[in-house]
Amino acid sequence: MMKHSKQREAILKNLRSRYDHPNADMVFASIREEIPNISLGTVYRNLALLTETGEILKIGPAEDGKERYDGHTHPHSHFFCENCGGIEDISEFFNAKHLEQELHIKIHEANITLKGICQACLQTKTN
Amino acid sequence: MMKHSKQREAILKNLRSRYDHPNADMVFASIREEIPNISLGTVYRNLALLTETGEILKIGPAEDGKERYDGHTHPHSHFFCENCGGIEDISEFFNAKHLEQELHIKIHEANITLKGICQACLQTKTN
DNA sequence: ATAAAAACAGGAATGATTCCTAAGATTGAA
DNA sequence: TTCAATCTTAGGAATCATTCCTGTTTTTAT
Repeated sequence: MMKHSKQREAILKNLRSRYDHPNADMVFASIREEIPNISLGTVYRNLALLTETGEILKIGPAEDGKERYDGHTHPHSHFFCENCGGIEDISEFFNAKHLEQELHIKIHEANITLKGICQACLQTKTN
Repeated sequence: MMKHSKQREAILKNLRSRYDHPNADMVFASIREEIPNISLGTVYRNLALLTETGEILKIGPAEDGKERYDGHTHPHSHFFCENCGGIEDISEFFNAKHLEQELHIKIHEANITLKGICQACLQTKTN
């Protein structure tokens, strides 16, 4: 059973208030202003917990190799700038050519990643 | 200027001959049978070089957090099994519902990641 | 053949993330 | 409103994929 904690609440509130897709360190820095002696381990543990419960999203590592987190869980995609490392939200439904024109960006690569359970695993009903 | 090397050639040949999307260690283990004293650092360096030249693809880290490599560079997507950690190739054009039926898999999550240059960076012509 | 440029093997260093432990909260029941 | 079971935390150590370093070996253009 999950107990209430001031730290976890602050982390969730922080992620819901920002749109910059921060990594663990950035969240840590923010929360510190409010809870000065919070530890980095606590931030990591709660980011993992909140991801498990679906309250936040973990969006694959950016150019710098660090995981990013998103407090907004409605279906949408992400645009990673290969130059500055920034991440922008993209509407769930889009057309790459239209996007380039509308957002004035240059798309080099479009990746689709599906996650789920493969045929072999479904048959051995290990899930 | 890139010089020829037996090691790099072996790594490229190995990646082109397999379809299991190996990580660096798996490539290292394979190449070792052929070049017993190759070093892991050499494998990493050449995987990076081959990725830069576009001869192979680096496909985002799998469930275990390790980077995977793909020697087949035609446009296609990937399916990550959340149970066994396996990775399957998916046709470039697909429909999630059709895929589930055709491949007998269960899709839990579909992620689209775009990479390129953002508006701000295009304007400062830093690229 | 030879010298500059690349690449290599082996091992040390890096750094994001995870793990460990003793101490501090939270909660349901008495 | 106390108690004990159970979570959670702070702080720091440990992990481990990947990168970096260094002295040596290959490659290649001349």
